[in-house]
Amino acid sequence: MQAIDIQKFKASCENCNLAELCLPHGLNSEEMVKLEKLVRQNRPLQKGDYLFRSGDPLSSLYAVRSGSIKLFTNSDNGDEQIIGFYLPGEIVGLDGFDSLTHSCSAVALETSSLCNFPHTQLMDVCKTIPALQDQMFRIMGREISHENTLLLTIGKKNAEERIATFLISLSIRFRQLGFSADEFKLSMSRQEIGNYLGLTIETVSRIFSRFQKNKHISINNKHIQIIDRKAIQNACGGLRN
Amino acid sequence: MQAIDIQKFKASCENCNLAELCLPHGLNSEEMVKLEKLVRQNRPLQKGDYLFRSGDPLSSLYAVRSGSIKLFTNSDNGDEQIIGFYLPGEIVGLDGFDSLTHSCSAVALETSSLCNFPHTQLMDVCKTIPALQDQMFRIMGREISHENTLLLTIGKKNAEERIATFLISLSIRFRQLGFSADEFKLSMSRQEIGNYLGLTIETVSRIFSRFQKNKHISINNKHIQIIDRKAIQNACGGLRN
DNA sequence: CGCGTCGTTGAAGCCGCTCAATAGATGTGG
DNA sequence: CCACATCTATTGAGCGGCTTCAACGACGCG
Repeated sequence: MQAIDIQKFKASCENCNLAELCLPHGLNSEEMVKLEKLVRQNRPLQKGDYLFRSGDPLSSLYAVRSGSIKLFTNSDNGDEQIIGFYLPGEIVGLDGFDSLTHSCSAVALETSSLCNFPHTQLMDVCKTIPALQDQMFRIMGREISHENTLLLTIGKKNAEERIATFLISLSIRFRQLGFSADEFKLSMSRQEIGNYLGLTIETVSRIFSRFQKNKHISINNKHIQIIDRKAIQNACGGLRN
Repeated sequence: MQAIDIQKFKASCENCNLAELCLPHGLNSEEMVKLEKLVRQNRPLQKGDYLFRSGDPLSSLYAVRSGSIKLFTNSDNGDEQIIGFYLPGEIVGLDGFDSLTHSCSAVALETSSLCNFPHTQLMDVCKTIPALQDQMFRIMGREISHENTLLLTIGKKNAEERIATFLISLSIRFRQLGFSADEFKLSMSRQEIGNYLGLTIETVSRIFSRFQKNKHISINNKHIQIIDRKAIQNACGGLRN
């Protein structure tokens, strides 16, 4: 009884099936023990719960364990730009590494559990574990690469290409997680997809309908199935997912 | 004679007036000596010279010493998206930190000199100088923040707001460098400004003309003067530069 | 001077946005 | 379990901001 409760809050990186994608990647088991000492697991977030808000001091880095998180900036006049959707194994909280204050907000798109790495402690451990430092740089580099791709998508592609690129990107990430690459649930609304891609909700809806009419996908609410993967890939318009 | 030649290739971070903005920020003089041991200065790049190309293995990080660099991704079908323009004190080469291969290309916009930090050596020194590791994380965080801002600009602002935001951003950075905030030279072409902001060259030109007609700026070729700073700031449309 | 590149300006067209109406999904309380 | 309210998604019609196409002007360089 007691043991079960403790396990809920004490994370084990070594036994985690996401370890290879996550912070512990490249660490030996002795180093992993050091990392496990500082990681904490809070209670799961419910849909709509904030992980942090723009302006909050940077306290932790978060690894998604299950569920999904959206990250977005908000400008002074109220409108927001979604920067990314984070799936299990991915790291949230890298915004605000320059000013030690979050410049973005993060919200759960569905019930989600996360691992919590307190920032100052993590920085300290980084200084004693070279492989962890390397992995941190790799993860930040990945974040930069992802934003480069998104910039290319928003800046140079038309609506159809953006949606296709978005679907392929999700598909690849689900496959990496061991899920089906061709059939999955969209945890974000049309509104959020549109915001992310610099489109309106109506345009997103229309293009989903068009893809469906052309037998490229089958979409029912949030459930989507990629029927003609080649077609979607061709519709990306010279990509780099 | 000999001494002068050596100085051309041996950089001194301690005497560099950009040190506070650059990699050495936060280092004591003993640590700075360590960093100076690995930094190299190659001969200046001429306008149009490549610093590196997409697909090149990551060999170094570069700090701009004088001049300016443009960084851009290229998609498979040929078109490119400019990710950023780098001014003195800023760091180029953070793309490709995940795959150890550059995903972007970098080109000099004018005659530019750079400091060259070999990647593997830099990573090693990072492991022995905690303050340098901190600064590296800060710099990568800054890159991420910059791209967040650019995403918001391209995804949510109209053409006029994008140009205004671009001008204010440049202005602030020139002031930080000790130059005039209200009068400077654009080292990039209209084409490149448009590419960066997701606009066509014609739209850029038209909006510069409009701003000039409204007495917000005075622009002559690449020479620009901000006359009514308030007006330009208001035209940013809820910013965050 | 002649050529090529870059920038400016105008006119027309189109893609995605705005506005609006409806349908569908979800949740709540009686 | 149904009635009702609310939020989300779909679809259509019309508009508008930016792009496209085109012509011309301004430099810079051989």
